[in-house]
Amino acid sequence: MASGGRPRSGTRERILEVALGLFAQEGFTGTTITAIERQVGLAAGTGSLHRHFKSKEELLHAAVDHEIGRIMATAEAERAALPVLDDADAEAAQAYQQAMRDIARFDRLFRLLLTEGERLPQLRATMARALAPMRGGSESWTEEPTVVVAIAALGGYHYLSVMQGRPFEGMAEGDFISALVELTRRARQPDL
Amino acid sequence: MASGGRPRSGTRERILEVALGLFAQEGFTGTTITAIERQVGLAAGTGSLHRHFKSKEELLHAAVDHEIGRIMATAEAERAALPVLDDADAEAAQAYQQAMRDIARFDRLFRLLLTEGERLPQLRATMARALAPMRGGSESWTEEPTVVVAIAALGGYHYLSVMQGRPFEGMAEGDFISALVELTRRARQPDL
DNA sequence: GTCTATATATCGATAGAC
DNA sequence: GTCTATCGATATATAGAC
Repeated sequence: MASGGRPRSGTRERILEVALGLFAQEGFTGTTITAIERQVGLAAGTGSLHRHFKSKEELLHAAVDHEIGRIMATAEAERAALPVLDDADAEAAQAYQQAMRDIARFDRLFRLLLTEGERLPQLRATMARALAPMRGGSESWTEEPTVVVAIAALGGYHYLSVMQGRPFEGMAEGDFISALVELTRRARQPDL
Repeated sequence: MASGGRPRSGTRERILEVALGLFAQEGFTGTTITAIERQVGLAAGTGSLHRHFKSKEELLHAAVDHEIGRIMATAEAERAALPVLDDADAEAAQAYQQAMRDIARFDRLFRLLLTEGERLPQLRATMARALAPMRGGSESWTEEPTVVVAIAALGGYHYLSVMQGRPFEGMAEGDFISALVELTRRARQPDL
């Protein structure tokens, strides 16, 4: 599905990467094709970009698809490389760290979703599907409400840190995860 | 500071309210003055709005200031009206609900911050100051890491719900708060 | 305080030379 | 595959009539 015989240049992928960054930061309307061309290295103000994408709208969807593919690939690879730990707390801390990385990876898409949600109706569902592996195997929250709360805490730490422009309440990520491990210990070991 | 003798009409305030809603939803650049005029009830496409604000940029800052004032006022009033409960769990649930309302109230400003952060350098600090009362009286997270985790969880529930377009993981807000109360019970009662 | 008309700038997109 | 030139649409903002 990737290369069906299109001439090589790399420009197309650079456009996709630059465009998503600008779309997430400045919004769709706030991003000018001129700015994308300039940052990619093409002559600014000319229609050079239109040789690769028919319209700005088509570029948006292509950039989103590209980002989703990039996220899924790296997340999957990272997850496969995780060691198996025998200590329960260490295992939980590792899982929380991995979930935090997953959430951070969705940052640009989440920003896009906030302002361009109507323009990207499928993005919501796709993101939910991609985030599913973060949960264990439970199908409903009623099985493990603690897992839901823990993921929410990690997401909140991330977004509130963005909001404050520094680690949330000055609490380093490692300290936050440690506190979360501590707080969920009993719920993770229902027998104690 | 409010009215220094400006002629009454109410139009100015309606503009501020409409503008902030559009800025948060469509972004600053994505919002046209024409759209604001139309939604306010002025003739669209004319410069009628410029009788109230010199420029779009000035309108943005005025709308943000107006929203902050509105949030602080309602939050303060709500907080003062809270009953004093003797049950510890009920007290915690009430505090969590109030914090959730505060977070939701900041939704529009948070969205603006994500896309227009550079344009609004003071907004970050102002929001942090306004959110301070959410915490109890503790000055550093080291005193009560559980409080920080709880607030993060509430924030995460809110933003992840926005992201999924429905209650996060299908878990109703009441159920989420109950789970959080349950999870933080021991930490809130260090003596047990 | 609102509307008409308009100035000025910029954006998205197309056609064609190289 | 990139650049030049340009069209058409739209945006912010101003000046003046009512």
